[in-house]
Amino acid sequence: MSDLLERLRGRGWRMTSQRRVVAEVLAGDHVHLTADEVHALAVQRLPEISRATVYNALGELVLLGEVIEVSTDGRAKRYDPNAHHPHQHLVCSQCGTVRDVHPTGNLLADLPAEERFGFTVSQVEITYRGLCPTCA
Amino acid sequence: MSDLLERLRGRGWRMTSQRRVVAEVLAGDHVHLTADEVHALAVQRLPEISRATVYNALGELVLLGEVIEVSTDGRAKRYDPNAHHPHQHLVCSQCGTVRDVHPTGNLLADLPAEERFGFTVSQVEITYRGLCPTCA
DNA sequence: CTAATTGCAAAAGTTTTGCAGGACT
DNA sequence: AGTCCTGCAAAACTTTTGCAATTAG
Repeated sequence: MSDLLERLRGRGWRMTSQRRVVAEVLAGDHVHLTADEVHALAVQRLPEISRATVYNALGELVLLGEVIEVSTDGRAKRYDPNAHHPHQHLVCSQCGTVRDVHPTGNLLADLPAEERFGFTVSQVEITYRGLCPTCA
Repeated sequence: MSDLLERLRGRGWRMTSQRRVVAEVLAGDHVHLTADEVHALAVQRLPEISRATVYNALGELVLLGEVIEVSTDGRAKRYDPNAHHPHQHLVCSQCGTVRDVHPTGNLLADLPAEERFGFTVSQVEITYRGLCPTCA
């Protein structure tokens, strides 16, 4: 299993069967599910779970910094539980599939102060776009 | 004005009054409008233009590579006509505002072949996220 | 016990679609 | 003339919301 659940418990996240199922479904590597996919999987384990609850849980996990929201420019956002291992995304422009890729040594993408226009930069996101083997 | 219209004409893009208005509204630097904003501005010049037509035009401009689609993780996608000047985006996580920022000399974000998993990478996108001066 | 969470169902926001009529080249 | 484009209105999708009932701590 993943330590996602343990981390959440440790952080005092009020645990309910619904939330547990959402966290379980999400746990793992290379997981990039849409809210609807999370709901579909959750329903298999807990038939009465509602979409609204899934959205609530996902929103909180993002707020807590335990899950990353990935916009694939396609339709729905995807949720990535791999928040504690810095990585980038490789996104298929055709089907929206996402793959994690890892920092490759010399990765320089800092934004100098004079280019920040008063913004507080808290995150740098690098996305590689192209076609996956299946769509190419 | 911008040369966006000229480029489009040169590429044989069938020109109609609606398309012209969309291209005109979009032209300029630091423009990052949502489809709805484009429609609102277009209506001022051409009252009967429909949302569907705006979406059609925007979709084609993106296909043509003349406009870039920016997902702000917020609600609607934004459209950036500055496609011929390589740049990155600074996005406010709160209000969705987008600012263009420019390559800062040493920007290394290439993905080595062994990290491509069979994908054909055609674009590297760097987004800085944080809070804009107003939201901070 | 108390405050937080859930489910439902309806609404809101964004984008797409089908098709008849109209416009561009 | 022929093909492509437009407008309308409805539908499809994704996400949010309000509120009564339920549940965790």
